[in-house]
Amino acid sequence: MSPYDPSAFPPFAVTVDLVVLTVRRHALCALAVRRGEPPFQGRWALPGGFVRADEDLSGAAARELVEETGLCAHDPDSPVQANGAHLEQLATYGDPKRDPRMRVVSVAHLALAPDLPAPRPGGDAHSARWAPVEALLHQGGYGREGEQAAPLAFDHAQILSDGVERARSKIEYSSLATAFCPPEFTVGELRRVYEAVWAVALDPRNFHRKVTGTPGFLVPTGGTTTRQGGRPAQLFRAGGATLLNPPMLRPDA
Amino acid sequence: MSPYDPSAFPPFAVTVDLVVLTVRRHALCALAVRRGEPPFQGRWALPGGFVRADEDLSGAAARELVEETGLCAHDPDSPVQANGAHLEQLATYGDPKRDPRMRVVSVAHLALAPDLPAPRPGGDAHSARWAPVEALLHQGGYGREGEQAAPLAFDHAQILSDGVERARSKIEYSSLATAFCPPEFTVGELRRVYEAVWAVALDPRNFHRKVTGTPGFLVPTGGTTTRQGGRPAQLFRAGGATLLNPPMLRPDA
DNA sequence: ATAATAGTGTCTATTAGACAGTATGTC
DNA sequence: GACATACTGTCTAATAGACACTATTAT
Repeated sequence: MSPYDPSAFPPFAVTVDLVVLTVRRHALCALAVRRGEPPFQGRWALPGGFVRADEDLSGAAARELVEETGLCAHDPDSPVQANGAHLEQLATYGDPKRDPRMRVVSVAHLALAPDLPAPRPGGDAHSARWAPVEALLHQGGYGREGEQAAPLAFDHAQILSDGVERARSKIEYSSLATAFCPPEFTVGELRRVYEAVWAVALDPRNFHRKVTGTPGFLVPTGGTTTRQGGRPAQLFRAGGATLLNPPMLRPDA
Repeated sequence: MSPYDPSAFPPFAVTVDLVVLTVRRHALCALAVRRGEPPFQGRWALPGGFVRADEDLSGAAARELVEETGLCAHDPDSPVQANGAHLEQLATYGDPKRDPRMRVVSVAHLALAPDLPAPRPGGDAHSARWAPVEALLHQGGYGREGEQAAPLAFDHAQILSDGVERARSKIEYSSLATAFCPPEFTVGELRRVYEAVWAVALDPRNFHRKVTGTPGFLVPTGGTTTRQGGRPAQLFRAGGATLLNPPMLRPDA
C-alpha cells in the first residue's frame, strides 16, 4: 500500500468549532453553549458541529454561525463577511484523546461580531450565552450569578485562548476591530473596542489622531451622533484597507 | 441523531502536508517531491501523508519531516524544534473536491530549516528536490534545466503560497529567521536570510545595529569566522526571545 | 594596494506619546 | 452653570533610514 492511497485511511470525524467574540459592556465576550449530553454533559463548550460530506470547511463554519447566532454568511471565501461579522480559520486540533469517544479532528474558526441582542437558544444546544472570556478561561472564577465556573469541555479552553490571542494581535495590524462595531460607528466606539479587547486604557486624543490618520481605515459617512453623550461625534464606516500602515500598537506588551 | 454524536459521521481522510522552506544560493526554496502515481502522476507536490490512528497532528508532521529530510523532531509540542528546524501548523485545507478520489482534509504545516546538503530520495516519493518558490508558484516559468514547470498537484500551490507569506510576515516580528541559519551564524548571514525571504536589499549597517540592539534576539558565542571573506565576523546563536521588540519591518510593503 | 566584509558614529525626518486647550452637545 | 465627549495643536523623546567612516581579513 502506498501512503498516498486513500482507500486505506484511518477513520476520522471532522468538526468545526467556533470562537465567536463580541464586545459587551466594555468586556470581550465569547459565545458558549451548554452541553446537553455526555461527554461533559452540563458543561459549557464552544459551538460547533460535524462537517458534512459535501461541505467546505469555511462553509461548515458559516453554517454553524448562522445556526447559533443568526448571522448570515455572504461570501464563501475566506475571510468571510457575514452580516458585518468576520469569519476566518483559526487552527486545527487533533489530539487522539481530545474526544473520549473517538478520533475527532476539529478545525476551529474565529468569528468577530458586533454586539448582538442575545443568543438564540433555538439551535442544537440546550442554552447559550455570552460570557466574558476571562470567566470562561479562568476555571477558578465565578460566573455572573456567582456560581462556580467549571472549565470548558474538551480542549475548548485552549481553542478559546488561541482565538482570543489571535484577535488581540490581529487588530494591531489590520482593520479587524471594525468587525466588532455596527456598520456606522464613532471613533470613541472604536476606541472602546480596542480598550475592551486589550484590557487597557488608551489616550482618546492620540487614538483619534492615529485612526483618522491611517489611510483607508475609516471613511466618514457625513452623519453624526450623540449616542455617547457630549459633543456630537462623526460617524464612520470601515474603509477598504485591511492592513493598517502604520499599525496600532498595544501599549508595553 | 444529535449533531454531537460521532457514531454517525461522514468518513474523512486526514493528511498532513509540509511546506519546508530553506534558503539556498540567495533564494527562498521549498521542498518538492515528484508524484509516482495517479492522480497528478509525474507532477511535483508538497511532501505529506496520512495521519495515523494514534498520532497527534504535529507528531504526524514531525514524522513526515524526518522521512523526507532526515531532520529529527525533539519536542512534540508546537512549535517544534527539529534539529534546528522550526515546525508549526499553517492551515487546514478541506475543499470537497481537492482530491479527486475521496474526501481528504489536509492539515498543512510550515517547516523552516537551514540549508541542507540534499533531499534524501529514500522516502515515499520517487524523487525530491529543492526548488525556488517563485519557480514552483509561477506555473508558466521554467525550471533550472529549462523544462516547462507544471503547476503543483492538488491545491499545493495555494498551500505553498500561504506558507511563504506566513514565513515572510513572521520573520518581521519573531526571531524565526534564525531557523534558516546553522546553530552559529554571523549577522551578515542572518541579513542574507532576510534578503532572500523578502527578496529585497537591506542596508548592512542599519541591519547590524538593529539586530544586535534587539534584546534577546542574538547571543554572541565568542567565536569569529571569515567564511564570508573580509574582516572576521562575530558568531551568534539565537537568543531566547521569540517575539522581537522592536520588530524588523519590511521596506515599503 | 585593492577589494571585500564587519562594525560604529552621526545626522535628519518621522513618529509615538504626553498633555494643554478648544468645540459642542446634555443635564 | 457643570460635565461629558469630541477633536486639534504642540512639545519631546525615541526611532528609522541614509550614509561617512574605521577595522580586519584575503589576494
